[in-house]
Amino acid sequence: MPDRLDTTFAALADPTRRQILSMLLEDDMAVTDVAEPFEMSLAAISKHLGILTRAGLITQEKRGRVKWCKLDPDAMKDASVWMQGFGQFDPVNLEAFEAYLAETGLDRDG
Amino acid sequence: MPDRLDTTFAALADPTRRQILSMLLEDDMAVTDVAEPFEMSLAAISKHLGILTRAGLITQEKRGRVKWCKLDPDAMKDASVWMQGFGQFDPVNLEAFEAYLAETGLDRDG
DNA sequence: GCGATCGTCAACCATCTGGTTGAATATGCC
DNA sequence: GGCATATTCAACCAGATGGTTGACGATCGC
Repeated sequence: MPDRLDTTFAALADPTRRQILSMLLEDDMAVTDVAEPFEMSLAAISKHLGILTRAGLITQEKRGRVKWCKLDPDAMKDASVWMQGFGQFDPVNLEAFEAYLAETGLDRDG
Repeated sequence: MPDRLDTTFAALADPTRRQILSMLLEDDMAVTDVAEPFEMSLAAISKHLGILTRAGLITQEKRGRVKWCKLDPDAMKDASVWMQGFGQFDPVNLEAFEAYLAETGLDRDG
């Protein structure tokens, strides 16, 4: 029986799935719309979404004939917490991001 | 050719390898000592260490006939930075975060 | 030099993974 | 009802993964 971190990290190890997660950062999406930018079959995307769902990285909810996909941050948070045991990355990276914001003036505050 | 995040997350997806990383958190270790608590062959552990090395999660240095294994936080840091975009996406400016990813070269697949 | 120790290599095996295609199941629309 | 749309299922395939064993090359200690 794979451990939760096993399935989470395995799900994150595929570039297609990471790209899907990035797309879902912007908005919830229907399966067909998720598949649109990829040069692979809808069935393949459906499998990827199943893996992301089983990993707890997204949730899927069917409304009518459309199945909506939505980020579920819990599993990623668990994995992130595990990784933080290995270093001080968290504050370091946030500082880097903040510095980037300051440098580019793209900060949400204007 | 797999992306760096591919290999990092794939390496982290195995419980044996995560346990090895945890052990190395305490101290650098020789290959034989890494293998000791596991009920599998030395060759299998050697393969796992090779995967961790190729993923940039550890470094190995041979001194005499003993090969020392040591944590290398860089790859884990990259992965952690990538994940931060998901853990805290509420307060941050998404466009800015994506631009940040693009600028740091961590977005090749997501 | 010689035997023991450290670690890898090569070949092999079963299972998992990521993709394909074609058929099947739901649902929405006229 | 009947057709189009949305999504999954089933069977299949090539290649990767995680393990085994046995042989091998280095290095240490006596």
